[in-house]
Amino acid sequence: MKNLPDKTVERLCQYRRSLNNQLATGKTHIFSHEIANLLHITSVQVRRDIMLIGHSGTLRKGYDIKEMVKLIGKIIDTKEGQRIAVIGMGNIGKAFIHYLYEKRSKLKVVASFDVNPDKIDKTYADVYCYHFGRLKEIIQKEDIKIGIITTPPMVAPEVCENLVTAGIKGILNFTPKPLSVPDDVYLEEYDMITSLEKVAFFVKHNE
Amino acid sequence: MKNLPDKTVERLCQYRRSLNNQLATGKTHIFSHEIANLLHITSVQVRRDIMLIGHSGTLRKGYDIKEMVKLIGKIIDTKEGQRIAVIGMGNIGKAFIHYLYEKRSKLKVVASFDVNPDKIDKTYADVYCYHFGRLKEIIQKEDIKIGIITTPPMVAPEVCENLVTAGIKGILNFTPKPLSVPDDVYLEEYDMITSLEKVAFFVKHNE
DNA sequence: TTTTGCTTGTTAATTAATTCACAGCTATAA
DNA sequence: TTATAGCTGTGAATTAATTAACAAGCAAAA
Ligand SMILES: NC(=O)c1ccc[n+]([C@@H]2O[C@H](COP(=O)([O-])OP(=O)(O)OC[C@H]3O[C@@H](n4cnc5c(N)ncnc54)[C@H](O)[C@@H]3O)[C@@H](O)[C@H]2O)c1
Ligand SMILES: NC(=O)c1ccc[n+]([C@@H]2O[C@H](COP(=O)([O-])OP(=O)(O)OC[C@H]3O[C@@H](n4cnc5c(N)ncnc54)[C@H](O)[C@@H]3O)[C@@H](O)[C@H]2O)c1
Repeated sequence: MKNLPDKTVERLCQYRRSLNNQLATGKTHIFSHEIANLLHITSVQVRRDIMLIGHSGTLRKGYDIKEMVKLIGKIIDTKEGQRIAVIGMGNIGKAFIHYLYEKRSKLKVVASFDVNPDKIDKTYADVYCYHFGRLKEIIQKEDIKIGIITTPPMVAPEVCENLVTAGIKGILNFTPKPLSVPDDVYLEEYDMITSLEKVAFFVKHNE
Repeated sequence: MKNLPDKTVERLCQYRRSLNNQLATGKTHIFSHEIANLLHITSVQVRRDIMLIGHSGTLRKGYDIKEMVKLIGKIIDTKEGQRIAVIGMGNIGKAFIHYLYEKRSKLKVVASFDVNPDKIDKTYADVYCYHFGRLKEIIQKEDIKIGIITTPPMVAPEVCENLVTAGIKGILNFTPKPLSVPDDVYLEEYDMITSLEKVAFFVKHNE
């Protein structure tokens, strides 16, 4: 299960969310083409992904939604849940903490960091904000493995380096500054402005 | 130039940002492998993308940074700049407006919408917030072609439909709810939680 | 029971994206 | 002037991702 393609992992996360929505409506089974319609992809793609994770549906009944959610959880979540830190308690940092707090997923933000005295030593959605200087200490004490960078772009490289030194194994970078990490750290760059520019490009060229 | 691959467009946006950073340091020319290092891709990829947009570098001197920025601008931006609306003035909506305001890019948010009386008729970073009921009227009056949805997920489909009816041609969706649009509307789904779950997956499987 | 129609699971084919490999040019050093 | 090394630009090859095509199975209708 280690070598699922990146793209498949991404879709599995989306399947799970959609499946949870479906569960809430009382459905118990779902066909591949229904999942496909929800996500605007093809049903073959869905079946292939499901094949890759070694799941089977029932012929003419489709897939058991609860089972699939459980299985995807087994693939993506860890048993104990993963512990996360947010660095930079600005707009996006706060938005994220509140969002995850409400969702009560397996992903738990357990610490946040900032340099602004107005933010430090306060609590946001049950998450305590420490001074950035205590990053390493807290990350190791709290056994945090994932960091979300939502600082101003300029300091992102420094923050990143500190995270790596502290033993973080996965980083989600919201700043537009591309970062560098060693091979054993997974880095995902998430650039909102590029997304918007992409939309702008396609709007321009469809005129 | 219409048929650039999606991925290339995405990278062009990133090249431009990195190139602008380089300009700020006083550099005038840059090699393909330097750009590649900045973005953690290969130099062939960079050269191929540049080839696709019909640009040429100078041998042993690299690419003229200013020229490339200008050319990418020509491809991605429109002359007059594109006019954007944000729907849902919560955390993310506000963050976005402030960000674009500071950047002074060609992408201009010219209106925002909400249903909460506390938000309506106020101005955020020079952007006026209208009641959602006036969506169509304002979008047409202001000639807005791009919409950013940052409402709660539940209302996203309704918001989307309204945007399409009002004549929007590109939508950037920040809610985790997958949307449907006609063929002539470009839709980009931007799902932060999926990104985080992906990081979590790879951290789990690298242990 | 037999047929029909629908849906899964999978191999094969196709298409898209990336990388290899190298020819060609040019500034610099010998 | 004549190597030499460094970089660009690109066709060909490779790899990754998606789609087509269809066998196999089952439920419901006839
Ligand atoms: N906050 C995060 O980190 C995060 C992460 C992932 C996804 N999201 C998603 O992004 C979206 C926005 O997040 P947020 O934190 O900014 O939410 P938020 O609750 O702060 O803001 C939502 C805003 O939308 C407004 N609104 C509600 N109904 C509306 C309607 N019909 N028309 C116009 N406006 C309406 C609300 O009044 C509010 O101001 C949500 O869908 C959320 O699920 C957020
Ligand atoms: N707001 C957007 O819509 C948007 C869009 C695209 C990208 N981004 C990027 O996302 C990032 C966050 O955006 P935002 O709007 O939340 O910014 P923000 O300015 O609201 O928040 C940044 C926070 O980081 C803190 N900080 C500064 N230096 C720090 C350090 N060394 N260690 C820890 N914390 C530090 C600041 O005190 C502040 O609280 C920025 O890099 C921004 O460029 C934002």
